[in-house]
Amino acid sequence: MGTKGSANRQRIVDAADRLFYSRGYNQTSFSDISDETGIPRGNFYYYFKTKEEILEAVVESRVSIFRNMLEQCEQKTSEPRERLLLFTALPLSNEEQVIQYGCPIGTLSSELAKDQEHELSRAKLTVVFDVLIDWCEKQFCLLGMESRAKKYAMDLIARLQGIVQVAYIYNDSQFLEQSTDDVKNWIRQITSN
Amino acid sequence: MGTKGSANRQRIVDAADRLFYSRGYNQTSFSDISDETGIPRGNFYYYFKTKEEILEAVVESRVSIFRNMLEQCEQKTSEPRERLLLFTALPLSNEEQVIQYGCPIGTLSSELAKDQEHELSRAKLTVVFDVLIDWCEKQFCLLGMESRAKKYAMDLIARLQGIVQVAYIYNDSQFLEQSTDDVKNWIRQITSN
DNA sequence: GTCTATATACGGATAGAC
DNA sequence: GTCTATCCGTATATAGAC
Repeated sequence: MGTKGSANRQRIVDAADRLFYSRGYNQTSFSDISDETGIPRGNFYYYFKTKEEILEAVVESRVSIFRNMLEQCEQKTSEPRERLLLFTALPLSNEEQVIQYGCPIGTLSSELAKDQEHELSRAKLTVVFDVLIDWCEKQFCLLGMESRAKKYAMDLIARLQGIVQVAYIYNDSQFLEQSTDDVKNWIRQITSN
Repeated sequence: MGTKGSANRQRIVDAADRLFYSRGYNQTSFSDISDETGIPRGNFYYYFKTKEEILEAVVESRVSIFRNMLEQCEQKTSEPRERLLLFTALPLSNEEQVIQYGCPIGTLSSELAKDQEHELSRAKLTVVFDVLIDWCEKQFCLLGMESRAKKYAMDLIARLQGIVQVAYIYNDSQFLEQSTDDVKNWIRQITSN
């Protein structure tokens, strides 16, 4: 019914999403997606003209997934500070995957930024980061920290990216948990004035 | 003379190093390396049995590059605190490249960790991080902070990774510079006791 | 040691039957 | 809408002349 109806189309996007995450975009072939879904290779071209179109659909999917996560943070509490603490803990809610495959946005962005051909897709990818940063910025603004809100939002994203990256490379969930707590304390500190 | 003599071999490694950095490992073909060096494709197999062997040589090369950088930090000052501040500023010394291609260790590690086939190479990659973390840990120990040295060293690496990652994705050199200063202040703070 | 020609496999993409 | 067969380019890797 939706604008992008068709159950098969969705199955392709879901499988591609998982595979792009676990193997990377360039290392995922149509055969891989075919194997996962049972849908034959040639059939993909009925739904998507190119591989890059599948990528775009996957990115859209991830955007809405993160939008949902942010909405849930908002619904759990109206306190901006508490929301930021919930946000900080998000990597922990998918800990095993994060340890194994890294950040679903960060690793893909990093991979795509290397291709000059996919600059369009790259622009789309930063949109996911934009959504996160804008949301964090908004919370800081609600706390009356307008002047530093943007910088703090970017700092928060950067700190989480770094933590996830190190935890991923070393397969170190202990570091992920400990450092997440550190970031929470940092948030409590800068919002305590 | 060296264990890995041959000027041609070195030219291949150097070209591969640059290409793996700017395009990524999987997106770099033998033809690309051939175009850059003028050495015909088939000739590579005289020096390396597989593409993965080239990768190993590139990783070795990067390890020694970073070892040199650390040595220079040590030679410039004997004060561990100053050394850590110099270390923190390292991304700025290759700012344009970092903005364009990200961290030479981080992006490659992230890419290779997605392939399960290259787990050997992956292990080698963490060695580069080990070198950096061990060196930072040593400096913190020299400052009498043995109990927290390892954690602080990992925190420092994670913070730099995050900053570089965000600066890379957004092509934001201003953020890189500003945040590097923030990290320096953080170091001054934790070492001021 | 250096280079050309080629083997072999797999990638994305197309054509067209059903 | 679904599926098979296939084109075409490019990838790594090999064989073998020079």
